Amino acid sequence: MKPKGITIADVAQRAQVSPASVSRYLNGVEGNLSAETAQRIAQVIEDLGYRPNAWARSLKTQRSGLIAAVVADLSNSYVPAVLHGIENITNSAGFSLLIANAQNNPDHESYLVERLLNQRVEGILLQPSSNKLTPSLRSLITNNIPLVLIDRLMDDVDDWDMVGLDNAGAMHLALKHLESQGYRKIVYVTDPPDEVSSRREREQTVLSSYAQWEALQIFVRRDNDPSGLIAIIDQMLAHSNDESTAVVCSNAVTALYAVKAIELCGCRIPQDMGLIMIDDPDWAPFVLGGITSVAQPTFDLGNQAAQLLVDKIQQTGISSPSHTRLSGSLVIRHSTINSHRLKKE
Amino acid sequence: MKPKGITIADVAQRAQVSPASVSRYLNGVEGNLSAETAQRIAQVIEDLGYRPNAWARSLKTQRSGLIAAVVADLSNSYVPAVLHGIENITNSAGFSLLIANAQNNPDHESYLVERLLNQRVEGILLQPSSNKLTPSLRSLITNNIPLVLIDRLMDDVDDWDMVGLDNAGAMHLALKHLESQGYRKIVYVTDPPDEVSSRREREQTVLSSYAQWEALQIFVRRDNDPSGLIAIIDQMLAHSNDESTAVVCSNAVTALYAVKAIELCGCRIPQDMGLIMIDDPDWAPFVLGGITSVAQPTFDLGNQAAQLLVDKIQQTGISSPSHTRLSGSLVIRHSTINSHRLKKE
DNA sequence: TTGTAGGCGTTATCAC
DNA sequence: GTGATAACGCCTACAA
Repeated sequence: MKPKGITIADVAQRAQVSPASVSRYLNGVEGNLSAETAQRIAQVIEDLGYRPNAWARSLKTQRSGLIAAVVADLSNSYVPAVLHGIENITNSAGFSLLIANAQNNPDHESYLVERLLNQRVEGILLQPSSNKLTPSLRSLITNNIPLVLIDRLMDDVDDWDMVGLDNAGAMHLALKHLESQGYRKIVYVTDPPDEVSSRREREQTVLSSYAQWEALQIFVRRDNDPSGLIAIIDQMLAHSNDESTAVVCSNAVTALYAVKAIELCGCRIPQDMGLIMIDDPDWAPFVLGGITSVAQPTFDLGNQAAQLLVDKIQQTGISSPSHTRLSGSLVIRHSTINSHRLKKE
Repeated sequence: MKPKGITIADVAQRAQVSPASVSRYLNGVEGNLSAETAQRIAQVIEDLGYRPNAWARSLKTQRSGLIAAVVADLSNSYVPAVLHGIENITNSAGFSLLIANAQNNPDHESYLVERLLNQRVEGILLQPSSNKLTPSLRSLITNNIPLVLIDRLMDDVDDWDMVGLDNAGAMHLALKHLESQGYRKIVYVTDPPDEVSSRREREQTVLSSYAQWEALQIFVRRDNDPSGLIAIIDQMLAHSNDESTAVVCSNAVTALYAVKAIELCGCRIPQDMGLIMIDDPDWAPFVLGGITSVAQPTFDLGNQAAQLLVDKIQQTGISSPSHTRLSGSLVIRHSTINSHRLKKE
């Protein structure tokens, strides 16, 4: 019943050669095959629809040709954008890329890593779902399989390579822009920062700019109910009617949440308040007349991370761990036009 | 130098048992292992950090435990949403899901399928990048590996399973809504429909409603330059100042394109024109005051497709091919409030 | 240039 | 209950 996979032996027999020759043909070994036999083998392979069994091959060669990307949340548009940059490199380096989605769940991440290790992937690109070192991740070290972190660092591990945004720089860009636009009061909206290093870095930068503002509020979004943020916005605006308040969002997801709150409290952008976010999703130009943002170099991020990993896989020597930080770029739109400042001037 | 992977033999030796027993332990074979030896084996596995080699195992068992999802474009938010539904099923069925992104490129899709076949995936979920049957896809048939199409059908193949949106129904939902709102002229914006069945189906439905409108224009977006669409909108509006025109977008991507054009020609939504789209991305409530849409049951789509594939893999018998069509649901927002109609009443 | 044979790590069929 | 042992499909010295 079962077609019983066609093997190299079948090809050999049909082509009147030895399995070794077929193997040589498949692997394109240099000057070891007469053009005529090569031709005959090619023909038989075509006829039989033979395809090499990657398992058997890997078993022998100890190489899988597999690289895995484990991401925290595939539905955050930042992630596919980075993956795009990754695919470019891995493909041209001859690897297959396995994409695995941890769905922001460290347990599921562990499960995925576990399976990927069993698949003997040759390297892993990891956007960790949390900064805690799980046993599975620890076994990445003991098995010393090449690894590059994306976007986020881990606690208690400082010798892992990482490629990510220069969060402090990006946030400074945003804050400086706000200040130059005449904003004096800030509401910072973030996802829970405790377990994600990039969130902490962004929050830290906001906090350290404390002295520069007349008021600074941090709002941590724990669900999708906008009432908490609405209260804060109302309160900020109640104390000042001078258009000097701006909302800063840690990423595109929190920004959409903030927009909901802003609309619900009848607040107009930019007349009543400014708005800026990290990340530049495709909808940024079209919400609230255009939201000013700090765009991440997503393609480059993916590129560099993947390139680093491929290098680590291919070079035998041990390189010192590197943390690469790429710069964001400010995209000024309608949401941070402060007419109050213009009037003052 | 190389740590030389730990094998089942290493474990056996250290635990003073035979490799066979270790294997039995790993596979949880029923009543064939004394509690004591099991305990000892478990300990050694823990100590050595042994992990089974999936290649060797697959080679022997002829099972990889791998399912692949080949998607056309990971950056279209519809896709991660469907994948989410897929992951649920594949995980609980004990398979690992490989996600591969064809980037809308049939050649790249072929390349990916080719590699996946070599990896001996047990089944494939395919959102085809085009409706043409490439040689690689053809070999899916000859190797008769289970396959389920997602979202799109292929030309010249009618015996493949498929799970997708009821495109005609969804479009009818949209058109009926527009009509009930008093719109009488339609501009339909679509990506090139020739090579993608779902686009054709949607366009076809629009075309077949021809008699129902005072005017009907089809605009095919071939790049991101909005000038072509702007011209059409201007022309439509010039001929009628009665707020009876609506723009219908084939999906979220064309919708964002249309929004750009609409803004550039200074057209107000919904005062000057209505707007509706298929797909309901997370930004839909916040663009132009909220865009009315027909939401796809993305999670269910993924779920059912994956379930169908898993069934096909696990059941030996041959089932007749099924085409499952799920219904969209209308989400009414601000962009289709026709004040003209209200005035008339 | 081509063929032979052994082994990669695992499972499964036998015996014991 | 447990232990040898023969495959699984391929690659690669080593021979010829």
